[in-house]
Amino acid sequence: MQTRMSTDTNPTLSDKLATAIADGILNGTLSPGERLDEAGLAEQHGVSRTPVREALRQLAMSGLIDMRPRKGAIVSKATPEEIESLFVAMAEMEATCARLAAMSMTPIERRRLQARHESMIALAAAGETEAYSDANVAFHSAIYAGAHNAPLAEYAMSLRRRVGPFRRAQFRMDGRLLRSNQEHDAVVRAILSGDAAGAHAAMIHHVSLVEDAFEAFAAINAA
Amino acid sequence: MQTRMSTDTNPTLSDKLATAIADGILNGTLSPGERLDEAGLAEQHGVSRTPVREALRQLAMSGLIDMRPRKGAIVSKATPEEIESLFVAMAEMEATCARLAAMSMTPIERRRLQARHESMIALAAAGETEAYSDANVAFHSAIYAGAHNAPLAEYAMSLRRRVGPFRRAQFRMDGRLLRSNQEHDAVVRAILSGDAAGAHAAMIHHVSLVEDAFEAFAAINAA
DNA sequence: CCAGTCCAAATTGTATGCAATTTGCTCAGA
DNA sequence: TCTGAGCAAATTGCATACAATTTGGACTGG
Repeated sequence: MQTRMSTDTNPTLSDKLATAIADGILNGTLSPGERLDEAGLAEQHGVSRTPVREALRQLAMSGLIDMRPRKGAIVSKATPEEIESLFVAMAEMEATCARLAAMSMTPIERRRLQARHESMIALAAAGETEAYSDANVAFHSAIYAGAHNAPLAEYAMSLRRRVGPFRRAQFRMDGRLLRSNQEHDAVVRAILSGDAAGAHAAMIHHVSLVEDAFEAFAAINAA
Repeated sequence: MQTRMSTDTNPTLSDKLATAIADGILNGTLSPGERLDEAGLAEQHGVSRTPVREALRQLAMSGLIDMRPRKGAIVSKATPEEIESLFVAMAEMEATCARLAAMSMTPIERRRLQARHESMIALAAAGETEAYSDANVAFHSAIYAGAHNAPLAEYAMSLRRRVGPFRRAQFRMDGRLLRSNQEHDAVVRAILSGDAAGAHAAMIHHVSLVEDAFEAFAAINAA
């Protein structure tokens, strides 16, 4: 999310609603294609329609929902081609951040990245899927931050959120945890050694495999 | 702009206001730091505050304006560091699109890109600054489109818009037109020959020079 | 003259009401 | 049974009204 929006501790109702609705979409309470009724959401949250409308407009710009004039809003439902595009875009953004991170991470950031990575090795070995998943988000966020470029980092994160609804449970694929961790290893090594091109390549490889995993998962579910 | 928003021919008042205000920012009528008074804008456009507020929220998400809860909205005013970040981000996005374009442009798209480029050579030679500037936008847009990835293309375009207010008149720098054209030549050659890495490098080089030109320009104006 | 407090005007945030469009249902007619 | 016209209910878009917060300045005390 472009955080030129209110980040303070004085959020407006619209802002709180926007994050609440976004949460609902991300955790699956609201699924792709589902209709977002203004009056319903308003009553559900105990507010009037006005802040709901503003929140919806905000979410529409982030791509999480679709609004068509006079036809209402729905949770974004993408065609397989659009989902593919989102994954490709995310891979490119992650790779770009990794490349920049390899060039401009501070020594402290590099050490912290390595520490994170090593703690994830243990989680993967123990098969702690949920903890690994959380740590994974933090790992990637650390790389975004290491790029030292707010616009790119924000966009990378917004893409990650946006593909979220389409890749639930991906980590439950057999052996995905360990392979993910091996791929991280290549990324971390490249970043730590300042190998920009290598970091880019390793990250593209990693995220592309995640995409493959998603497609396999989608295929299973469709069957 | 993430065009999950209404693109139809049935735009809502809020949408029309959003583009109107955005135009004002892009063409300099509204300058960075300027306050955006809701009541004022409403009266000025002959509407109530409600659609104005929705438009502002939309623009805030695009990064063109800043909103702080209960403090109103202003045209985004960036520090030199933030402007630098925007230029770097734009360079990375353009380069990424160029790389993807080198890999996936169709023969027709390649021919059209070359045609565009050649017509720009004439404009540069004739010193037609304004026509060149328009053609330049079209040239870069063609490359975004050639990447065949809607999210990346949209983000690249939104970044281009976002830096717009900070780089007015850049092309009037001495000799900028001809050099820009030479850099385009390298980009086009790499794309046409399918040289992904080369296209990336050439585009980064090109856009970075634009940034340098901007900084030189800003330095002159500050003096 | 300056700092600080307090109040009024201005401005933003939210609620409510009404107009306009869409949606879905009923019901005639083939 | 199917199709389509037409009306009623539901839903969105916009305007207006009201509440809450911020802003600017007058005034007091030092």
